[in-house]
Amino acid sequence: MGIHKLMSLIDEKAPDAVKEITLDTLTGKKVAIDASMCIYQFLISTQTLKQGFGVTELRDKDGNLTGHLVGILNRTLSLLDHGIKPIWVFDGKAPQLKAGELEERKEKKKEAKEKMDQLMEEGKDDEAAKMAQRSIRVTPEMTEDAKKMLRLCNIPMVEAPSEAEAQCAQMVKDELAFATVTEDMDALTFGTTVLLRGFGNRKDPIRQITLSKVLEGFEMSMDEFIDLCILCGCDYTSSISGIGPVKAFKYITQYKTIEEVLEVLEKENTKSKSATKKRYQIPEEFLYKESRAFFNEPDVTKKEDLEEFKWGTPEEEALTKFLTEEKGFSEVTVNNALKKFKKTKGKANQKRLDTFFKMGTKKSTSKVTKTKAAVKSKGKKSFK
DNA sequence: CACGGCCA
DNA sequence: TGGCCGTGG
Repeated sequence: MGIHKLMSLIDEKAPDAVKEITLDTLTGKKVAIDASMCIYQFLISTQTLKQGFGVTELRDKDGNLTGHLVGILNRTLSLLDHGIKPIWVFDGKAPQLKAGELEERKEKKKEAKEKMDQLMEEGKDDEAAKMAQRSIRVTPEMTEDAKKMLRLCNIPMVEAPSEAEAQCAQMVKDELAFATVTEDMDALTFGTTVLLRGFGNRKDPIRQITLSKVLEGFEMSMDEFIDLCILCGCDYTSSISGIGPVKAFKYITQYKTIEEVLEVLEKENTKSKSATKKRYQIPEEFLYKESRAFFNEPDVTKKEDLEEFKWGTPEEEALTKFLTEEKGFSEVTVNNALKKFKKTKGKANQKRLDTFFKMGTKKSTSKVTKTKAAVKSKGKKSFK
């Protein structure tokens, strides 16, 4: 999932690219959130282990999972409370390149489910719980419920043509958002200038990773970085056995491209042929060129084809109806959420105004806003 | 995921 | 006061 062990490589080779921050430092900023990733995490974190009864989840009366709705609602409110404007980005059609990876995941989930059932029968509850986490599948219905809730909240939402992380990265490049919020490191490979991770654990600080500083620390160009990521192991092709993040880093540093690295590896293989078996197994279909092309030019919607983002107030009646009547939320919970929405209304703008005055003269700042707004939004103000 | 309750 | 646990949905 994502890029195998890229984070440990960054920690080691480019520690300056990582900054520990709090939510307050993001006040006034917009962030693009990888919704698919969050949904999965929320579903896991709302599972509970009941001794003797196995794993229970949050469900509505029809048995549909609802933990992701709880999570998305709470996270949205927490961000708004800090004056941060969320844009939820959903996966579209999976790219053809990912078919193999998805098939593999499906198989693993099936295995996990079978193991879980077996462990349950044996009464090994906590081991079963681990398997239950692995067997979670996000269905189209769950995604639709999440989208519906966000629409009723009047919180911006983007349906990506393909990969959500790629769409997030594009939005950050287009300056529609400050950063991509995800645990999936390939957002960096797609070129997000800033990645935020660690929103899950309340205890640990959020980590802000800056792409330019990663490249600086790695002493690599973006092209080299993409090749490094593919060698480390990405979702779009199988990788070379015998090559992990450490060797990938060494070889790309030395030889710059996968083509060159492959030549070297083949030489090394023939050298060691007589001694033992082949050291490096290059997959039959090593789709590094296709993967590289996809990282460079994924299917995304660019700024000019996106609707302007607006952070409005919830459709109170319809939202209440949906969450209480269909999704089993208590009225108290929904009312509290609505209250929080009201409390946080205008918070981002208010705090932005504070920094606006702190920053200096009106003249200089309005110049900046003007140039930004003038890019494509025909007279309409992009800020509100 | 957040919240309330319980206990050191 | 702050960490852990059960519940909610």
